[in-house]
Amino acid sequence: MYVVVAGETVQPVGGAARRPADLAGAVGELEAAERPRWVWADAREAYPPLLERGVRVARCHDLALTEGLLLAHEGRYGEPRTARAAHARLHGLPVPEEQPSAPGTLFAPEPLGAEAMAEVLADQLGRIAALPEPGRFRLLVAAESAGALVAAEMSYDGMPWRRDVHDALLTDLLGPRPVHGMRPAKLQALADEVTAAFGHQVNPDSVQQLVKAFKAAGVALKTTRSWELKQIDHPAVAPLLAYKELARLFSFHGWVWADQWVRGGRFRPEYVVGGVVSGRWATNGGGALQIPKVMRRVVVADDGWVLVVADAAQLEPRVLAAMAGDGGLARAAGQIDLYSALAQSFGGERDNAKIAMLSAMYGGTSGDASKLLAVMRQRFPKAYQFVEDAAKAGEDGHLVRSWLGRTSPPPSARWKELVSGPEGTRAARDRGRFTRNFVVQGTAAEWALALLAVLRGLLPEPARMVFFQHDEVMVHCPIGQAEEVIAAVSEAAAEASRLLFGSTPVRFPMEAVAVDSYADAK
DNA sequence: AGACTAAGCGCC
DNA sequence: AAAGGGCGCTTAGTCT
Repeated sequence: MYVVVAGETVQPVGGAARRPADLAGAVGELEAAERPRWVWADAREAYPPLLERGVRVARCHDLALTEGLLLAHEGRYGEPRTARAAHARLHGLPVPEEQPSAPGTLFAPEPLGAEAMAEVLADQLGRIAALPEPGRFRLLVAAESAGALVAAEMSYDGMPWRRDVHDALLTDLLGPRPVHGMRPAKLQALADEVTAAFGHQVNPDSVQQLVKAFKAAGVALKTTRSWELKQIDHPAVAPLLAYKELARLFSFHGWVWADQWVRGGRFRPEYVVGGVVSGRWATNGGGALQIPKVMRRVVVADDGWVLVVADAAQLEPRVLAAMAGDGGLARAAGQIDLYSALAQSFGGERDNAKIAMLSAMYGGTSGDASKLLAVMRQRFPKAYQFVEDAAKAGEDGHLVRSWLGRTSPPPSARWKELVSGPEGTRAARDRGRFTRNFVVQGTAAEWALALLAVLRGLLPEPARMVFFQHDEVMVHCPIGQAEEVIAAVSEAAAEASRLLFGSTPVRFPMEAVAVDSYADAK
């Protein structure tokens, strides 16, 4: 059963609209009684108020996310995907632009009515049914919508973040918190060392100044990337490298960041479901997906609780093995360490197997890649051909799709121009690498979404998912639930694999550990 | 002064 | 040794 939530109105599809005095309460009651699939224009706006009231739901259909998936599949990538825009298109009305502004802004338009939303839903279900693989796409829509629920819940619950530990770490590395606009003492000392090494004032944050200063010292640099700096012999290099590393911590994840993003001992980033074209999530502020490893020790479970941290091992090559139906690769992917299982095909070298697989999935060409790819082509022809086909499609300007049907953006007008010009080959190859990777990364993202959706349903109260990063998930739960949660993770991984690929020899190991601090997970 | 891009580097 | 996919975020520096 689908039940539309439009503003303060609740309306079962085909039933009568109600305007309950207590919307959250009514949703909670209906959820307990019927477990319907809730339909909303955008979970980012509809769900947080329910969470505030302690109401959680099992399933939903997010009209905006679904519209985005459908538009892309239809080759209409970039058209506005809000429920309102979808409704306007249905009726030949002017299509409103997507509002980039945050929910709750002053000029937010009136919410779409329940009848209009039901029309959009019916239209979307019809378009899905007409697809060549409707079953897969339905799974994609369900997983994407479940992702929207998980994302809102994770933002609401937040990841444990100990400000005292964070402050101690920063103070240890940088010196005490400086007054606004100043560098911390240790950072300033390193900047001074750089200046001393050059014999004149140089701002280590300025690429221009650095290149100029090195040039004057007789060192020609193309860039100031740290790997390039490491190659040169000059007294400024050591303090500069140290400065770069610490400056990043200070400005990205320092005290100012914590003031803005950590509240009540929780870090609450805003996740953007499907924010990456491949289907990966992005974040909007907070840099949640780029937390430096050195900061993981700041993530500590509450007293009496633990963090269950789980990551999918070698997810992308396993996904490729399952998609391509490559028997040899699938057999290797039946092992816990896929690369070790492949090693004998690559002269006994695990590293070579890894380079071959990564080059195949990313389009790498350097070093030994071409030699190793030739081995891969011979040993694992179907897997090799699968990514080659995706690359060829991209080079030819075609669309590619993930396993469940997420579709790549079409080539831009700029690309079409470029590809017929003198730099055409380069442009074509760049897009080929993108589409080559898209099919693998996109399907890996689908597997991860399915995992989240299933795991969410298996977790016992009061365990909570508190972090998700592409192929890694963190659950915060009482110590006594650790074993149950760990078991739930591997069950969810198996179920995600079954949902996407049915019966396959490929295994998707998801090993979970219960730790007190994130830093102890690996 | 604000909007923009490029460089650089963190994560997967 | 330093290339190949996807991002977000900050500072410098430039443009308007």
